[in-house]
Amino acid sequence: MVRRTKAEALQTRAQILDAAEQVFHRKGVLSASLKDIASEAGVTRGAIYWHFKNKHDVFMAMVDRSRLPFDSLAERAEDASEPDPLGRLREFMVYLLQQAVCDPGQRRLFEIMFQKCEFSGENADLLDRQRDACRDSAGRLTRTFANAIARGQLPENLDRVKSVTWLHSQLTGVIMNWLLDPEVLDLERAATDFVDTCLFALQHAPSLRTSPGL
Amino acid sequence: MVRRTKAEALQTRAQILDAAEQVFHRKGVLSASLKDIASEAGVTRGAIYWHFKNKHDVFMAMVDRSRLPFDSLAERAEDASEPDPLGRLREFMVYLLQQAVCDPGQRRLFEIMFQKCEFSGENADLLDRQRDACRDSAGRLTRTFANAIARGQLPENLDRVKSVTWLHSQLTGVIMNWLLDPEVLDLERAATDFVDTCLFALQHAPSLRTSPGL
DNA sequence: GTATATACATTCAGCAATGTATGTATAGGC
DNA sequence: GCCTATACATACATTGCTGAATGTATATAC
Repeated sequence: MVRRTKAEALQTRAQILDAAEQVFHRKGVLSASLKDIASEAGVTRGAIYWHFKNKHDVFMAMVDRSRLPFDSLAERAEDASEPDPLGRLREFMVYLLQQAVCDPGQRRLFEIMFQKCEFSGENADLLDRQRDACRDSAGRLTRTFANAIARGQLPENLDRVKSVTWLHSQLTGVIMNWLLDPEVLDLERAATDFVDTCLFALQHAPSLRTSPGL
Repeated sequence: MVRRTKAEALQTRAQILDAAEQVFHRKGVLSASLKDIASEAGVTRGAIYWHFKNKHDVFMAMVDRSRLPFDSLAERAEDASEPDPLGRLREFMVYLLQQAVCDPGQRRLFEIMFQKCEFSGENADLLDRQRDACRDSAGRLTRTFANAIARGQLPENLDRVKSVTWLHSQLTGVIMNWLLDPEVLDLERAATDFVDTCLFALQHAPSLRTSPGL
């Protein structure tokens, strides 16, 4: 009920973020009140206002906390010395999809961002950050593609912008669609087939080449 | 300021829905207040409460109003007597994507549903309806696929569930991704290539077949 | 050992939105 | 020409949340 040590304070902060994740997921970001989060975390609103500026600040902290373990895998794929960039890319995409299914925290995060969040008002800047993150990963994909082309794993005249956008859309689409209706398909099993279908199209579809006349 | 004729009342109702669409798009569904909508429509909250039960009722009416003109195109594609079901499907998909780009009202609708709406509390049933609509179109796609297979436009051993899900995911993913960052790609031009890439994969990718060993 | 900053809990004022109740003038049936 | 339901506008009471102010007990620096 009173002054805690620094370690305990950090734990309180983490508790608040955990509680926020639960409440945001249950009631939606805007519908959730700080009172909800406080009681879920077993503290009072005072504690939240001590650690954070307001609800938006809590939300941002929650989003920032989830810096995904994807980075390492993605980085290996875009390493120019990697002999099998397409293989790494495949690994990464399959891992991402399966993580969305198997890791409840990851899935909750996706559901919050896709279904429980209004990108307006204060949250509008979150859309900008999403866009930035999207461009980041698009950049990574572009570099990975360049390596794959250099190693003969993808055709020379692949239209980079079109292909990257297409692949990226596919990933987000699959996740979003599965979140909407998880019952119709066992995504964990289908993940590899989905990814392979995409890679197949990248390798062979004429509609993703530049100057399709060639 | 006073009693209107029935026709005028209907127009008032339409004005309210138009205003709601604008305000929802600008501020988000939950952040928008009935006061906002009323002043945008040039009426008072009293008028809104006359025509609708509450904000959720307004939102639902707005969603229902947008029964898309897609149906006719989609229906032709699933007609068993259609000699070129894949062609009709292609037409439909391209039309859908280009409509998202060119028709501002359609685009606004997509942006509201994808970015400006929290599916929680009262809106939770909207998620169910989305899921139903999703299964509807999946059913349509399945029938269209069956016709295409019967006409030799798609391989016999195509895995229906997997393919339908994959194609559907692709569509929503492309729209969602483009809405997030419209600048990176001219979707109106790229639409046909995207669709053709999908159809190519359906026709040739081994990872979408059943018993891939065959 | 004391002082002060820390880590919260508690209390309070204020607003903004909602829903309802009431007012009111006309359209349309008779 | 009257009456009543209609199509709103206006006024009001209630509610729930926020943010800040204040209270308080301890960890920790010195």
